[in-house]
Amino acid sequence: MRRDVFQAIADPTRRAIIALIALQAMTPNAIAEHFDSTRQSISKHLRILSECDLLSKTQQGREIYYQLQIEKMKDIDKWLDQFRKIWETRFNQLDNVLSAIKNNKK
Amino acid sequence: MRRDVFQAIADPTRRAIIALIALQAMTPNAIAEHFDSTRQSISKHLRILSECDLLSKTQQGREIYYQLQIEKMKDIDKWLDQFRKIWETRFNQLDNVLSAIKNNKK
DNA sequence: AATTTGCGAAACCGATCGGCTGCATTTATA
DNA sequence: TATAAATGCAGCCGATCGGTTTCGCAAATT
Repeated sequence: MRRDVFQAIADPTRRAIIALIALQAMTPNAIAEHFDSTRQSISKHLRILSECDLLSKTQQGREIYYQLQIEKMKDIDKWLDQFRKIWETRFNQLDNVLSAIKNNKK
Repeated sequence: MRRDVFQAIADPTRRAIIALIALQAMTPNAIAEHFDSTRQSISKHLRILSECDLLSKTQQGREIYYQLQIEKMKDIDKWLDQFRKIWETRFNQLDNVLSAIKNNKK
């Protein structure tokens, strides 16, 4: 299934997983210990995160290390870029509304 | 209902709405013209975006102008900050996995 | 005063979500 | 070789999602 990064980070548990393994790769069991839900539930989240390439796996014997593909996080940053340009130049938000209304009245 | 910014931007239509009205406030009807779905469907999206303070309303007669609260977009930027620090300093992702495994073997 | 316009709320619907339990498989250990 | 450990998958469930149609209401227009 083709997944979307924005849909992946919508869930708070998945965001917590991302933050947890950002610095160090971890196994599903080790990750699950940090949460209240079951290991299988975490496993599902890992699958979703993997499907949109936010995570990659490295098998080591019977253990599987999941690590964050930090490059993929830049996708979100790129999307934010268009708005970053705006909030860096906009000083008075009210101008926005008023000009819109004025243009419409013409 | 208390809404979450990350859940709000998970939907592609809502992201398109955000981009559409980023520069200029618009009415629900005007926004809906840019999409295939019904006006009521767009109205639902506007409600969700409003509930997490991404949008604000300005009534003008019987028309309601929705405008993006660009400040709220910074919430996403703030969340990305923790990862931005990482991708700016990490040159070799492989180091990450290997050190994790090594630490585990101790 | 009657009609049109702009909008939101409610009710419904199939699809998906996020959690669970149970099971199968592979690898390590006793 | 038998057992334990690590993991993923399938199926179930109630809740939520995103869409639609129908309706009601207030403001503008005729």
